[in-house]
Amino acid sequence: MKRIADSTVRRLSIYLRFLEEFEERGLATVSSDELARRGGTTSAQVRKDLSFFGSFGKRGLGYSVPELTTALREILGLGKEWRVVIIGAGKIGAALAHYRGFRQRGFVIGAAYDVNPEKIGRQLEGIEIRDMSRFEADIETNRPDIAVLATPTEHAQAVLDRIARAGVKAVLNFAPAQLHAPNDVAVKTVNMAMELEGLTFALTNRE
Amino acid sequence: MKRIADSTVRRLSIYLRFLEEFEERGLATVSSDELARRGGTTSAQVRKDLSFFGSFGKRGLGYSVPELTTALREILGLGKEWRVVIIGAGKIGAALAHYRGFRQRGFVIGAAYDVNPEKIGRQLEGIEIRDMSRFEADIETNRPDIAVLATPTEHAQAVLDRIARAGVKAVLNFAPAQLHAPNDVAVKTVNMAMELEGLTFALTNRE
DNA sequence: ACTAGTTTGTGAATGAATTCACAAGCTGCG
DNA sequence: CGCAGCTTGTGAATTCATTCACAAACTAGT
Repeated sequence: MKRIADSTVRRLSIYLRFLEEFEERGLATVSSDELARRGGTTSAQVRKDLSFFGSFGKRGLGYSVPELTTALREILGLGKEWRVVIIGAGKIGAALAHYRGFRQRGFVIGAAYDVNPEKIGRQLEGIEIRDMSRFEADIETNRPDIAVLATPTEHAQAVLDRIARAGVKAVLNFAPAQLHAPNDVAVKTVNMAMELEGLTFALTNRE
Repeated sequence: MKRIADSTVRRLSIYLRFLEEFEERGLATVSSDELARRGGTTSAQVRKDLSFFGSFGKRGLGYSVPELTTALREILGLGKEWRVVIIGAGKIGAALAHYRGFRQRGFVIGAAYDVNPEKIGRQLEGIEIRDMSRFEADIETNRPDIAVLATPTEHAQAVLDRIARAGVKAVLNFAPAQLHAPNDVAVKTVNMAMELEGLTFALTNRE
């Protein structure tokens, strides 16, 4: 398959959100123009994005909302349940355990891990906090698809190495660090500091 | 000034983080190659990024760590204190109030706002939670530079409109929604759901 | 002072993403 | 059926971002 740009995938994600909204409201069809208006892009962009994966619309009519919703879910890999583990039961880890959007989209949090004996054994929103030393052994039996990395920044790379060695192929990283992983491990970083600096840059360098 | 790509600004942010680390370790100079290796990019990219803003290095030697650190701080607008307000004192708002990286980078959280009477009047890590109805009046006196939008998704656009009308020019949005704002208001969105879907896409469509 | 060894800064070349523009296909109506 | 009115799908054109490649500038060693 031809390589798909990151920006395209992000937009598909946006389109899907609108489609779900439309579906709830019972709308039957939607045009690329409508999706573009909502998503802050252009209709040509919407059509091009979709064209990488096939041909989903009807000329003169637009896209069937339920059909396109299903297609996008399929493309984005949301058709199945994904097993997630959270590593680091601090503030961020806790906030994530609470986050309802996870479940809604088919993500099932199996366990959380920490090294702090105070925390081990407790629960985080019904999720058991386990000793990080058991991580590798646990994985043997309950192979997670995605690891959420929510440890302090200084340990992030070491933990990522451990995650990768254990065979987990996707990591969502919340540490504000540039991490390096093998090619077959997908890493996405959510970095608030970086976004904030994007804002201060914009505020400082307007015209 | 020539328009600077978003991707460039993000990388500057990354370089700055490494420079701060180098500075702490007392290193005097650094080469574009070293920065590139750490930042997961190429030395040409580093030099090109910096070249948009001037000429900071010495041929044959590299960049003076303290000088480049200062220059990047200046470029990213981190030379001053920024006044921040948090809107929405839920899980995310609370996590943000706790976040130490804020203060470290010169961001001062002045207040948090909520509409829930249970929460109004309480404190969030030393920050007062105020009634959202006072938002506009407060702004008159204590003009914030940045508003952090941490309300439920369904109210995000309405609150953003209110923020923009009140004259705040930068918003960090945590609601998983595509928001629309006037051109002179910079909006950055931190959207975990989107990153997660980037991962499931990668897991689903490898090769 | 010269040479060997580095590393920057930047036009030019390449590559990637977006936008344009229009033929092709669908619907509904007279 | 045939025409008017839409809207898709997609090559081609354009714009934007990254990489190449090399002259210029610096250091250190002799």
